[in-house]
Amino acid sequence: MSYKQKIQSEIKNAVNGLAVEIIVEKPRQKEHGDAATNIAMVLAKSQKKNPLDIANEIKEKLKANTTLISSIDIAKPGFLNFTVSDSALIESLMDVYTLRENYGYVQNEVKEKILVEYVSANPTGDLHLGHGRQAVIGSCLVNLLSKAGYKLSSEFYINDYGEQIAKLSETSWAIYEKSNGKEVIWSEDFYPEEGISPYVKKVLEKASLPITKEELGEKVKAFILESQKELLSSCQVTFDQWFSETSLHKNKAVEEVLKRLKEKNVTYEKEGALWFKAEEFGDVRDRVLIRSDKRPTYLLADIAYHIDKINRGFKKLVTVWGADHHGQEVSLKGGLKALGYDSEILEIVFVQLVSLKQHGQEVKMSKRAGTVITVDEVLSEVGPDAFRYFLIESHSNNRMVFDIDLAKKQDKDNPVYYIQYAHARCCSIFRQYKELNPEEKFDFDNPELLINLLKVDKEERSATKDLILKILDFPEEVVLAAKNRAPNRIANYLKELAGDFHQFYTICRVITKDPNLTKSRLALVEALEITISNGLCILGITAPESM
RNA sequence: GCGCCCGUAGCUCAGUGGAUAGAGCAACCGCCUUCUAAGCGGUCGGUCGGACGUUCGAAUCGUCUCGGGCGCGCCA
Repeated sequence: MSYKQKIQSEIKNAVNGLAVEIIVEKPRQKEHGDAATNIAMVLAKSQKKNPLDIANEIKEKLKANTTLISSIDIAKPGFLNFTVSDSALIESLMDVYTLRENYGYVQNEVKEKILVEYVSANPTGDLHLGHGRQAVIGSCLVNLLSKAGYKLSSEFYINDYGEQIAKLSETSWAIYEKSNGKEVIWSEDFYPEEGISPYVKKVLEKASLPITKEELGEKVKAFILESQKELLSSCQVTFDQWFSETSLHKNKAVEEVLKRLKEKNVTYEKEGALWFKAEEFGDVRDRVLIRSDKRPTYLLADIAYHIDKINRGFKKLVTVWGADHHGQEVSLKGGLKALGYDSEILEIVFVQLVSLKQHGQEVKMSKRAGTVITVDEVLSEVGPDAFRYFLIESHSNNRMVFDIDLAKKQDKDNPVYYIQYAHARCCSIFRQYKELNPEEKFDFDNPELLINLLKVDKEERSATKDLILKILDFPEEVVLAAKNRAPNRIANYLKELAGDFHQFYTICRVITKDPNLTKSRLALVEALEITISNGLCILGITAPESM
């Protein structure tokens, strides 16, 4: 139990369960102590009392507990500000050593099964940076939610059916014909030649000739899919399942859903097509399910796909989509509702688009203007760690500008190094200590020893305490980030944590002539190393031992 | 026109309804004979787009408004 939770339960006792919710938070200002609560102001109204009086009453009841709280102050409108005792602080820190590689993660709490679906790009070309952002955010969400106690599964929905694939096949064939010296009429509907051509070439190198249009299309599709898989896994983006859209058509799942929708009377025919009464479910217009040429739409297959997910026993479906797809949300949920499913179990995380900054100029990504930046291009220049960090750093709801020149820099301007460097510094200190004391065993994590951390001069004590408090924030940070589906919070937290450490490092020498102080500081460094490494693990970024 | 997202320092962005809004970059000034200077300290920089409202308290919640991005296909 954290010191905040302990204080919270003390307050609960003090107010005899009067309040609905007791909020204990770390104040922004240091002068306001280590923990604060607004409970007196919350209670003031219902109790018809002055908040300062209520605060005083609570203070009187709590001040006896000196093992937990060393002082209580009451401030302006009615805040109660607590200073936690050194021993309680050290006691909280012991969690880090007992939990180690599980520190910060939710323990022994089995929550529901969640399926996270993300990227789900068409196998019709290179992944662009927008996909890259979705890939990184999705994979971090998977890590984060699983560390927050959920049972996780991840999935890539392969859009290997329909119009885009037909286009791919036509484009590939045209490229092939052209390479054989035939005159080809290049349709405007084709994919850009330079995007597909390299794939076609590679396929043809291995393929046995002659080849039919269908065979070529299939092979190019499979090859592109394989390339995407490899590329994604090279930056720690992996999936438990690769789910083929085509399979839903083959196993009649799409047909079955259509039948059920018809039975529910939410469809009608118009202009030779079959429509879904999406407007009845809040959509801006009705949507086509079966085109006039009898081919099913993406929407129909997507409804079938989500029903398949539900049938597999998932209680929560998190889907990561590019923001340009937000218009599809209502119709998909409408389809599920129409068939009696609880559409609330589907939660879509929209990732805003990425624009680019190059040579100080912002450029919109556009296929036509030739300013599409691929995952491959950036990843090969900056490496997986910086790639992931850049794309996870800002909230998915925010449009982000990817500064290519900065990402390519690979020097100290690159923020990921700030965090990694903190970890490397920890490791370096341990290397030094081991060299000096080859026989020493590292079992410094006992409270009697650790209390030495805080028995130092004012400046050192302040830097040390800041670092301890920040380390202790980690578990709450994980829970909050998971709850808000905001893995970027972890990146932010780690930046602050690294900052507190760099400051500590500058002020406090770890290896000193005082053996007890040295050992206690080594233990703190170890706690930090564990915390950074567990945080980076959520982000899928390596924690280097030296840099 | 309607819907979704965003608007915070010159730039890129943090910021679970709390107290004096924070980083990084850029600019300027300092700090390496001791654990990695990929670091630390300092200066400069803000009517949190605007208005009104809810609240003891609003960058955060609500309404309106202005600005930007995206969407409103028998494409996905």
